[in-house]
Amino acid sequence: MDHVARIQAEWRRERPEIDVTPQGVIGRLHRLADRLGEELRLVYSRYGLSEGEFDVLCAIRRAGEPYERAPGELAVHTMVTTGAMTKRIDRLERAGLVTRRRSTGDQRGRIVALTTPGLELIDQAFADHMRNERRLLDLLTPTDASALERLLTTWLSSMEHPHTPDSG
Amino acid sequence: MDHVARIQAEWRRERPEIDVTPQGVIGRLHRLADRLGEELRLVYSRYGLSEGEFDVLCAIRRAGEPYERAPGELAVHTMVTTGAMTKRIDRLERAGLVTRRRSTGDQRGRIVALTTPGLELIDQAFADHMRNERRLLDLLTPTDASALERLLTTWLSSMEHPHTPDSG
DNA sequence: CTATATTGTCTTCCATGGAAGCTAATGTGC
DNA sequence: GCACATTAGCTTCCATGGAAGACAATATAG
Repeated sequence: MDHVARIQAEWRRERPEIDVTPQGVIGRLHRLADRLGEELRLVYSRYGLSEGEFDVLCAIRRAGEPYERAPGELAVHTMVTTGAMTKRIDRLERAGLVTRRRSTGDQRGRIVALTTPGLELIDQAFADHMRNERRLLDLLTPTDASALERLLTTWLSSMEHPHTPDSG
Repeated sequence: MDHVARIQAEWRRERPEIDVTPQGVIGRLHRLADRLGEELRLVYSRYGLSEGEFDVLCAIRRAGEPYERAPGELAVHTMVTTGAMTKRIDRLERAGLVTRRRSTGDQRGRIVALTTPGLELIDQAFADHMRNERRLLDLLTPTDASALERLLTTWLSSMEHPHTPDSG
Protein backbone atom coordinates (compact mmCIF):
# COMPACT_ATOMS: atom_id res chain seq x y z
CA MET A 1 0.00 0.00 0.00
CA ASP A 2 1.75 3.11 -1.19
CA HIS A 3 1.24 6.77 -0.33
CA VAL A 4 -1.33 7.33 -3.07
CA ALA A 5 -3.32 4.25 -2.04
CA ARG A 6 -3.43 5.55 1.53
CA ILE A 7 -4.77 8.90 0.37
CA GLN A 8 -7.40 7.15 -1.73
CA ALA A 9 -8.44 5.02 1.25
CA GLU A 10 -8.87 8.13 3.39
CA TRP A 11 -11.02 9.82 0.79
CA ARG A 12 -13.15 6.70 0.37
CA ARG A 13 -13.80 6.75 4.09
CA GLU A 14 -14.60 10.46 4.18
CA ARG A 15 -16.35 10.89 0.85
CA PRO A 16 -17.61 7.42 -0.18
CA GLU A 17 -19.82 8.89 -2.88
CA ILE A 18 -16.85 10.27 -4.83
CA ASP A 19 -14.93 8.07 -7.27
CA VAL A 20 -11.23 8.60 -6.57
CA THR A 21 -9.82 6.02 -8.98
CA PRO A 22 -8.34 8.73 -11.25
CA GLN A 23 -5.94 9.59 -8.43
CA GLY A 24 -4.45 6.13 -8.80
CA VAL A 25 -3.02 7.21 -12.14
CA ILE A 26 -2.67 10.99 -11.90
CA GLY A 27 -1.42 11.04 -8.32
CA ARG A 28 1.19 8.40 -8.99
CA LEU A 29 2.27 10.07 -12.19
CA HIS A 30 2.96 13.30 -10.32
CA ARG A 31 4.72 11.56 -7.49
CA LEU A 32 6.88 9.63 -9.91
CA ALA A 33 7.72 12.81 -11.82
CA ASP A 34 8.80 14.42 -8.54
CA ARG A 35 10.94 11.47 -7.50
CA LEU A 36 12.57 11.21 -10.91
CA GLY A 37 13.18 14.96 -10.86
CA GLU A 38 15.00 14.68 -7.54
CA GLU A 39 17.28 12.01 -8.96
CA LEU A 40 17.99 14.02 -12.09
CA ARG A 41 18.82 17.15 -10.10
CA LEU A 42 21.51 15.21 -8.26
CA VAL A 43 23.45 14.96 -11.49
CA TYR A 44 22.89 18.60 -12.48
CA SER A 45 24.19 19.72 -9.13
CA ARG A 46 27.40 17.75 -9.66
CA TYR A 47 28.12 20.25 -12.42
CA GLY A 48 27.02 23.25 -10.37
CA LEU A 49 23.87 23.61 -12.45
CA SER A 50 20.23 24.06 -11.54
CA GLU A 51 17.65 22.31 -13.66
CA GLY A 52 16.83 25.54 -15.48
CA GLU A 53 20.44 26.28 -16.27
CA PHE A 54 20.98 22.72 -17.48
CA ASP A 55 17.97 23.06 -19.78
CA VAL A 56 19.28 26.27 -21.28
CA LEU A 57 22.73 24.84 -21.95
CA CYS A 58 21.12 21.77 -23.55
CA ALA A 59 18.92 23.93 -25.75
CA ILE A 60 21.94 25.87 -27.03
CA ARG A 61 23.99 22.70 -27.45
CA ARG A 62 21.24 20.96 -29.42
CA ALA A 63 21.16 23.85 -31.87
CA GLY A 64 24.49 22.61 -33.23
CA GLU A 65 27.47 24.70 -34.22
CA PRO A 66 28.18 27.49 -33.57
CA TYR A 67 26.11 26.83 -30.41
CA GLU A 68 24.13 30.03 -30.41
CA ARG A 69 20.51 30.96 -29.85
CA ALA A 70 18.41 34.04 -29.20
CA PRO A 71 16.98 34.43 -25.68
CA GLY A 72 13.45 34.33 -27.08
CA GLU A 73 14.10 31.01 -28.78
CA LEU A 74 15.55 29.62 -25.58
CA ALA A 75 12.47 30.77 -23.67
CA VAL A 76 10.21 28.93 -26.11
CA HIS A 77 12.31 25.76 -26.07
CA THR A 78 12.56 25.60 -22.30
CA MET A 79 9.00 26.79 -21.73
CA VAL A 80 9.62 29.73 -19.43
CA THR A 81 8.85 33.43 -19.87
CA THR A 82 11.43 35.71 -21.42
CA GLY A 83 11.81 37.38 -18.02
CA ALA A 84 12.86 34.11 -16.45
CA MET A 85 15.20 33.48 -19.37
CA THR A 86 16.93 36.83 -18.85
CA LYS A 87 17.77 35.74 -15.31
CA ARG A 88 18.96 32.28 -16.31
CA ILE A 89 21.24 33.79 -18.92
CA ASP A 90 22.49 36.30 -16.35
CA ARG A 91 23.56 33.45 -14.09
CA LEU A 92 25.13 31.41 -16.88
CA GLU A 93 26.98 34.47 -18.13
CA ARG A 94 28.27 35.22 -14.63
CA ALA A 95 29.47 31.60 -14.42
CA GLY A 96 31.36 32.04 -17.68
CA LEU A 97 29.38 29.33 -19.48
CA VAL A 98 27.74 31.57 -22.08
CA THR A 99 28.32 34.97 -23.63
CA ARG A 100 25.72 37.48 -24.71
CA ARG A 101 26.20 39.81 -27.64
CA ARG A 102 24.10 42.03 -29.86
CA SER A 103 22.64 40.49 -33.00
CA THR A 104 24.18 41.95 -36.14
CA GLY A 105 21.02 42.44 -38.20
CA ASP A 106 18.19 43.28 -35.84
CA GLN A 107 19.64 45.46 -33.12
CA ARG A 108 16.89 44.47 -30.68
CA GLY A 109 18.02 40.88 -30.68
CA ARG A 110 20.75 39.29 -28.62
CA ILE A 111 22.70 36.12 -29.28
CA VAL A 112 23.61 33.76 -26.48
CA ALA A 113 26.57 31.53 -27.25
CA LEU A 114 28.26 28.72 -25.36
CA THR A 115 31.82 29.45 -24.29
CA THR A 116 34.42 26.70 -24.57
CA PRO A 117 34.06 25.84 -20.87
CA GLY A 118 30.29 25.91 -21.32
CA LEU A 119 30.44 23.49 -24.22
CA GLU A 120 32.74 21.15 -22.38
CA LEU A 121 30.61 21.27 -19.26
CA ILE A 122 27.31 20.55 -20.97
CA ASP A 123 28.78 17.80 -23.13
CA GLN A 124 30.00 15.99 -20.04
CA ALA A 125 26.91 16.78 -17.97
CA PHE A 126 24.54 15.58 -20.66
CA ALA A 127 26.34 12.26 -21.06
CA ASP A 128 26.17 11.81 -17.30
CA HIS A 129 22.51 12.81 -17.31
CA MET A 130 21.66 10.16 -19.89
CA ARG A 131 23.48 7.49 -17.92
CA ASN A 132 21.39 8.57 -14.94
CA GLU A 133 18.14 8.39 -16.90
CA ARG A 134 19.14 4.97 -18.19
CA ARG A 135 19.76 3.76 -14.63
CA LEU A 136 16.30 4.96 -13.57
CA LEU A 137 14.56 3.50 -16.59
CA ASP A 138 16.26 0.17 -16.02
CA LEU A 139 14.19 -0.25 -12.88
CA LEU A 140 11.53 -1.34 -15.38
CA THR A 141 11.77 -4.31 -17.70
CA PRO A 142 12.32 -3.36 -21.35
CA THR A 143 8.80 -4.57 -22.14
CA ASP A 144 7.29 -2.38 -19.43
CA ALA A 145 9.42 0.57 -20.46
CA SER A 146 8.21 0.49 -24.03
CA ALA A 147 4.61 -0.10 -22.95
CA LEU A 148 4.92 2.94 -20.73
CA GLU A 149 6.41 5.04 -23.50
CA ARG A 150 3.49 4.17 -25.75
CA LEU A 151 0.90 5.03 -23.08
CA LEU A 152 2.52 8.34 -22.20
CA THR A 153 2.83 9.28 -25.86
CA THR A 154 -0.80 8.44 -26.49
CA TRP A 155 -2.08 10.38 -23.53
CA LEU A 156 0.15 13.38 -24.16
CA SER A 157 -0.90 13.56 -27.77
CA SER A 158 -4.59 13.38 -26.86
CA MET A 159 -4.04 16.28 -24.46
CA GLU A 160 -2.12 18.40 -26.92
CA HIS A 161 -4.42 17.78 -29.88
CA PRO A 162 -7.77 17.90 -28.13
CA HIS A 163 -10.82 16.66 -30.02
CA THR A 164 -13.46 19.32 -29.81
CA PRO A 165 -16.46 17.23 -28.84
CA ASP A 166 -19.35 17.46 -31.31
CA SER A 167 -22.31 19.18 -29.79
CA GLY A 168 -24.85 16.82 -31.46
CA MET B 1 6.44 13.67 -34.04
CA ASP B 2 5.99 15.33 -30.68
CA HIS B 3 8.16 17.76 -28.79
CA VAL B 4 10.15 15.04 -27.04
CA ALA B 5 10.78 13.19 -30.29
CA ARG B 6 12.13 16.40 -31.84
CA ILE B 7 14.52 16.88 -28.93
CA GLN B 8 15.69 13.29 -29.27
CA ALA B 9 16.26 13.75 -32.98
CA GLU B 10 18.39 16.84 -32.33
CA TRP B 11 20.50 15.02 -29.77
CA ARG B 12 20.96 12.07 -32.13
CA ARG B 13 22.28 14.44 -34.75
CA GLU B 14 24.60 16.26 -32.33
CA ARG B 15 25.69 13.37 -30.11
CA PRO B 16 25.11 10.17 -32.11
CA GLU B 17 27.19 8.13 -29.67
CA ILE B 18 24.76 8.80 -26.78
CA ASP B 19 21.65 6.66 -26.31
CA VAL B 20 18.76 9.04 -25.69
CA THR B 21 15.94 6.50 -25.61
CA PRO B 22 15.36 7.03 -21.85
CA GLN B 23 14.15 10.55 -22.70
CA GLY B 24 11.29 8.98 -24.61
CA VAL B 25 9.84 7.85 -21.30
CA ILE B 26 11.20 10.28 -18.71
CA GLY B 27 10.82 13.37 -20.87
CA ARG B 28 7.25 12.53 -21.79
CA LEU B 29 6.38 11.66 -18.22
CA HIS B 30 7.53 15.10 -17.08
CA ARG B 31 5.77 16.88 -19.86
CA LEU B 32 2.56 15.01 -19.18
CA ALA B 33 2.82 15.80 -15.47
CA ASP B 34 3.19 19.49 -16.35
CA ARG B 35 0.24 19.49 -18.73
CA LEU B 36 -1.98 17.64 -16.28
CA GLY B 37 -0.90 20.03 -13.54
CA GLU B 38 -1.97 23.01 -15.63
CA GLU B 39 -5.41 21.48 -16.12
CA LEU B 40 -5.77 20.70 -12.43
CA ARG B 41 -4.78 24.22 -11.41
CA LEU B 42 -7.63 25.59 -13.52
CA VAL B 43 -10.07 23.98 -11.11
CA TYR B 44 -8.21 25.09 -7.98
CA SER B 45 -8.22 28.65 -9.20
CA ARG B 46 -11.99 28.56 -9.63
CA TYR B 47 -12.09 28.31 -5.85
CA GLY B 48 -9.44 30.97 -5.31
CA LEU B 49 -6.91 28.34 -4.26
CA SER B 50 -3.34 27.68 -5.26
CA GLU B 51 -2.20 24.09 -5.57
CA GLY B 52 -0.45 24.26 -2.21
CA GLU B 53 -3.50 25.67 -0.45
CA PHE B 54 -5.73 23.05 -2.05
CA ASP B 55 -3.37 20.32 -0.83
CA VAL B 56 -3.45 21.63 2.73
CA LEU B 57 -7.24 21.83 2.84
CA CYS B 58 -7.45 18.28 1.44
CA ALA B 59 -5.02 16.98 4.05
CA ILE B 60 -7.10 18.47 6.86
CA ARG B 61 -10.35 17.28 5.30
CA ARG B 62 -9.05 13.73 4.87
CA ALA B 63 -8.23 13.58 8.57
CA GLY B 64 -11.95 13.35 9.26
CA GLU B 65 -13.88 15.09 12.01
CA PRO B 66 -13.17 17.43 13.65
CA TYR B 67 -11.04 18.41 10.63
CA GLU B 68 -7.92 19.37 12.51
CA ARG B 69 -4.20 18.72 12.09
CA ALA B 70 -0.91 20.02 13.42
CA PRO B 71 1.22 22.11 11.02
CA GLY B 72 4.00 19.54 11.22
CA GLU B 73 1.67 16.75 10.16
CA LEU B 74 0.44 18.87 7.28
CA ALA B 75 4.01 19.54 6.21
CA VAL B 76 4.73 15.80 6.11
CA HIS B 77 1.54 14.96 4.25
CA THR B 78 1.98 17.64 1.63
CA MET B 79 5.76 17.17 1.39
CA VAL B 80 6.91 20.72 2.03
CA THR B 81 9.07 22.16 4.80
CA THR B 82 7.47 23.46 7.96
CA GLY B 83 8.54 26.96 6.94
CA ALA B 84 6.52 26.69 3.76
CA MET B 85 3.61 25.26 5.75
CA THR B 86 3.60 28.25 8.10
CA LYS B 87 3.12 30.52 5.10
CA ARG B 88 0.39 28.39 3.54
CA ILE B 89 -1.50 28.36 6.82
CA ASP B 90 -1.03 32.13 7.10
CA ARG B 91 -2.74 32.58 3.75
CA LEU B 92 -5.56 30.14 4.49
CA GLU B 93 -6.13 31.79 7.86
CA ARG B 94 -6.24 35.22 6.26
CA ALA B 95 -8.81 33.86 3.80
CA GLY B 96 -10.93 32.61 6.70
CA LEU B 97 -10.70 28.97 5.60
CA VAL B 98 -8.81 27.67 8.64
CA THR B 99 -8.16 28.75 12.22
CA ARG B 100 -4.99 28.27 14.20
CA ARG B 101 -5.00 27.71 17.94
CA ARG B 102 -2.61 26.51 20.59
CA SER B 103 -2.62 22.80 21.34
CA THR B 104 -3.99 22.11 24.82
CA GLY B 105 -1.41 19.56 25.93
CA ASP B 106 1.89 20.47 24.34
CA GLN B 107 2.11 24.25 24.31
CA ARG B 108 4.61 24.21 21.47
CA GLY B 109 2.10 22.65 19.14
CA ARG B 110 -0.61 24.39 17.13
CA ILE B 111 -3.82 22.98 15.76
CA VAL B 112 -5.08 24.03 12.37
CA ALA B 113 -8.81 23.50 11.90
CA LEU B 114 -11.14 23.97 8.95
CA THR B 115 -13.74 26.68 9.43
CA THR B 116 -17.27 26.04 8.19
CA PRO B 117 -16.60 28.03 4.99
CA GLY B 118 -13.32 26.12 4.63
CA LEU B 119 -15.07 22.78 4.92
CA GLU B 120 -17.75 23.75 2.45
CA LEU B 121 -15.19 25.11 0.01
CA ILE B 122 -12.92 22.08 0.02
CA ASP B 123 -15.84 19.64 -0.18
CA GLN B 124 -17.07 21.32 -3.30
CA ALA B 125 -13.60 21.92 -4.75
CA PHE B 126 -12.56 18.31 -4.24
CA ALA B 127 -15.65 16.93 -5.96
CA ASP B 128 -14.96 19.27 -8.86
CA HIS B 129 -11.30 18.27 -8.87
CA MET B 130 -12.19 14.58 -9.14
CA ARG B 131 -14.56 15.25 -12.03
CA ASN B 132 -11.66 17.06 -13.69
CA GLU B 133 -9.24 14.18 -13.12
CA ARG B 134 -11.86 11.78 -14.47
CA ARG B 135 -12.21 13.89 -17.61
CA LEU B 136 -8.46 13.83 -18.15
CA LEU B 137 -8.14 10.13 -17.47
CA ASP B 138 -10.96 9.39 -19.89
CA LEU B 139 -8.70 10.50 -22.72
CA LEU B 140 -7.29 6.98 -22.32
CA THR B 141 -9.23 3.77 -22.81
CA PRO B 142 -10.02 1.95 -19.55
CA THR B 143 -7.58 -0.79 -20.54
CA ASP B 144 -4.79 1.70 -21.13
CA ALA B 145 -5.61 3.54 -17.92
CA SER B 146 -5.27 0.46 -15.78
CA ALA B 147 -2.15 -0.66 -17.63
CA LEU B 148 -0.67 2.76 -16.95
CA GLU B 149 -1.62 2.62 -13.30
CA ARG B 150 0.15 -0.70 -12.94
CA LEU B 151 3.32 0.54 -14.65
CA LEU B 152 3.48 3.73 -12.59
CA THR B 153 2.89 1.79 -9.37
CA THR B 154 5.61 -0.68 -10.24
CA TRP B 155 8.16 1.97 -11.14
CA LEU B 156 7.34 4.14 -8.15
CA SER B 157 7.65 1.25 -5.78
CA SER B 158 11.01 0.22 -7.23
CA MET B 159 12.22 3.78 -6.69
CA GLU B 160 10.95 4.03 -3.15
CA HIS B 161 12.15 0.60 -2.00
CA PRO B 162 15.49 0.44 -3.75
CA HIS B 163 17.26 -2.91 -3.96
CA THR B 164 20.76 -2.45 -2.68
CA PRO B 165 22.68 -4.20 -5.45
CA ASP B 166 24.80 -7.13 -4.26
CA SER B 167 28.46 -6.42 -4.74
CA GLY B 168 29.22 -10.03 -5.88
C1' DC C 1 15.57 19.55 40.27
C1' DT C 2 18.90 21.21 36.92
C1' DA C 3 21.54 21.06 32.64
C1' DT C 4 21.12 19.57 28.16
C1' DA C 5 18.94 17.76 24.11
C1' DT C 6 15.03 17.60 21.35
C1' DT C 7 10.80 19.13 19.30
C1' DG C 8 7.32 22.11 17.00
C1' DT C 9 6.61 26.25 14.94
C1' DC C 10 7.97 30.39 13.15
C1' DT C 11 11.26 33.88 11.11
C1' DT C 12 14.73 35.49 8.02
C1' DC C 13 17.03 35.44 3.98
C1' DC C 14 17.65 33.77 -0.46
C1' DA C 15 16.54 31.49 -5.02
C1' DT C 16 13.50 31.12 -8.70
C1' DG C 17 9.84 32.20 -11.83
C1' DG C 18 5.51 34.73 -13.49
C1' DA C 19 2.98 39.07 -14.82
C1' DA C 20 3.07 43.27 -16.44
C1' DG C 21 5.18 47.05 -18.04
C1' DC C 22 9.42 49.62 -19.97
C1' DT C 23 12.72 50.70 -23.71
C1' DA C 24 14.77 50.52 -28.03
C1' DA C 25 14.46 48.85 -32.59
C1' DT C 26 11.76 47.50 -36.36
C1' DG C 27 7.66 47.16 -39.30
C1' DT C 28 3.33 49.24 -41.43
C1' DG C 29 -0.33 52.33 -43.24
C1' DC C 30 -1.11 56.40 -45.07
C1' DG D 1 8.44 60.42 -43.81
C1' DC D 2 5.60 60.24 -39.77
C1' DA D 3 2.37 58.19 -36.46
C1' DC D 4 1.34 53.98 -34.68
C1' DA D 5 1.76 49.06 -33.78
C1' DT D 6 4.71 45.30 -32.93
C1' DT D 7 8.75 42.87 -31.33
C1' DA D 8 12.84 41.48 -28.38
C1' DG D 9 14.80 41.70 -24.35
C1' DC D 10 14.93 43.45 -19.90
C1' DT D 11 13.26 45.32 -15.32
C1' DT D 12 10.30 45.52 -11.38
C1' DC D 13 7.44 43.65 -8.25
C1' DC D 14 5.25 39.85 -6.33
C1' DA D 15 4.36 34.86 -5.09
C1' DT D 16 6.17 30.77 -3.49
C1' DG D 17 9.26 27.57 -1.28
C1' DG D 18 13.81 25.93 0.80
C1' DA D 19 17.65 26.31 4.28
C1' DA D 20 19.05 27.52 8.42
C1' DG D 21 18.50 29.26 12.63
C1' DA D 22 15.62 31.46 16.59
C1' DC D 23 12.55 30.62 20.23
C1' DA D 24 9.69 28.48 23.49
C1' DA D 25 8.10 24.22 25.41
C1' DT D 26 8.98 19.61 26.57
C1' DA D 27 11.70 15.40 27.39
C1' DT D 28 15.68 13.23 29.44
C1' DA D 29 20.00 12.18 32.06
C1' DG D 30 22.09 12.57 36.12
